[in-house]
Amino acid sequence: MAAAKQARTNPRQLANDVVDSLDIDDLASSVEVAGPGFLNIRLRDDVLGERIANSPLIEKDPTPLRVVIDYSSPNLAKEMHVGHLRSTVIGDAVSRCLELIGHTVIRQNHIGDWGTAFGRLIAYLDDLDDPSAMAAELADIERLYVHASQRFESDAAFADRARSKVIELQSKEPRAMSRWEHVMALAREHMSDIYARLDIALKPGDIRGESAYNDDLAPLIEELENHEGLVSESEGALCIFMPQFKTKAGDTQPMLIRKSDGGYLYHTTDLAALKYRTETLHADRVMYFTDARQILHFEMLFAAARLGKLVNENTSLEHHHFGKILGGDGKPFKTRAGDNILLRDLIDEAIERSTQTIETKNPDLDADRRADVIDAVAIGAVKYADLSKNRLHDYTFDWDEMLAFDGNTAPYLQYAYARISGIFEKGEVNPTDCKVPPVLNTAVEHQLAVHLLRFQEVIEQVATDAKPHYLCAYLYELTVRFMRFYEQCPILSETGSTKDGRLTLCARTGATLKTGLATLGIRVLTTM
RNA sequence: GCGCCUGUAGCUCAAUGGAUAGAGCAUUGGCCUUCUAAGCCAAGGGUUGAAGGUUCGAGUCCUUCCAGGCGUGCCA
Repeated sequence: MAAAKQARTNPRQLANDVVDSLDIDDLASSVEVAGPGFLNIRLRDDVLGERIANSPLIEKDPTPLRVVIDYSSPNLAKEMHVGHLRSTVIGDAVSRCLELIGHTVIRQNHIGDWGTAFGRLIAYLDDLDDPSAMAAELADIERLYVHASQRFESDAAFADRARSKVIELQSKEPRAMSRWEHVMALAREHMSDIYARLDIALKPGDIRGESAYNDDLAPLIEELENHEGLVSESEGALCIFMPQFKTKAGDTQPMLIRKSDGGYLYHTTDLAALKYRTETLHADRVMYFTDARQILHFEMLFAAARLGKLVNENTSLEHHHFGKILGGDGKPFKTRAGDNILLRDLIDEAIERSTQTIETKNPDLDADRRADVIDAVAIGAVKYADLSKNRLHDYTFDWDEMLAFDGNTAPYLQYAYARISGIFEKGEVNPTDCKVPPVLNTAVEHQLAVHLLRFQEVIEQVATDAKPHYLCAYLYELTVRFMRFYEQCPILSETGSTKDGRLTLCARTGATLKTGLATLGIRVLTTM
């Protein structure tokens, strides 16, 4: 119908012409025109069956790209909280998806490890004479942050010392740097622990924080100033004015790259990072996962980077933003006191709730498998709840919903996988040995087979649009179709090619579920 | 003020300009001597915030309005 629009002809007539000239008897058992001009092609069962048995799950992209993915990137002056969850989980899933189809993914954890907040932490530690008091503060970075912030608000002399610590850091004063290293080691340890618990693929080697670009900022400003008319001074600050960004009065809105006091801003650091990603990492595509409040920042960043020739013309610069996580009241998800919910507390609660559910639903579970099941269900539920929604919208965080075993949830998909595993265990069959094409003589088998073969296109769609919920919707629909098949079609009690073919369907479904969930960063279970 | 985003079933969410706007939860009613009932099947539930417009075709694109959120020069 899109073709008909281009050709300005009647879509139904064009569809009829296509059917008449089509010769695909070797693939399709019937082709017919429906509605305003749809082509309904029914694939031959023998063709479907052959592909289920023998085609690869995923074919790699013939033109692999170097993709830099900037995600998670927490500010480490304080502990990771629920505000970091979406970037971390969504960026991780998209990274795995791009790797799955053969792209070279370079993860960049652009952590906040520099700036005013660290001046406060260091000044606070300096004020503590007692080594044991200092050790106690360092054992809990969140507490250190809260204490330092409170002091900063209430004590003007302290605030001045905190500001001077920032200057000391910038000039690499050894004592301040040593304290900073100390705090960062602690913060990185905390971050790694959260990633491990959430099963996030980010590793220490992926960290390249704001501080990594410190020495690049002054030369970068010089480089930009060499572009005629790009950089100008206004009210003591260095700015880039771009006519497409207007203020209320119709003036051009500036992008500040150096403050009037000589300090740099996140615009500057991000420009330096883009230069690094182009020149050193040789990125074909740069993807950012941050919340929607930064839309304007990235529009300016990309426009300025192009004007300043910091990136290649054909480098794709993409800001993939997302909405907020809301509590049940429609307001941002916070504690009752109004504080950010820490990720370690969120994970603890997920484990607690998962434990309760598993104990009720399956009290007979083997003790040695129990902890593993509880963990996979808890973490899978939290991640899937986020990934299964269109990231552009806000979403409501609901424990009961995400941990339910029915509906579009991780536990439902994990349960399907456990059922499949049960078949192979009971039948004493190795799924990788299943090569007999299924016959597909029932409607549910045909529908399962058709859906199985769409995995590739869904993965490609996620890689293009950076929207993991397409994959979730696909896997959920796959599971629904499998469950129908499972209810209606006996497997192990059958014999011959019917049994073997149905085992092939189970094997392919299991492999698709396992790979699909792994792409989302979620584990499958052989027993639940 | 200006800019961006959002508004779909009682609730939580889908719908990539296409067919009768779909799922789950909740509600009601079925299905376990048979591979995990943590499951499956069925029923009811809609003026897609409002009004115009473009199109063979609009939840989707355009205009205006309503409601909410976010951003809008020295934080990130």
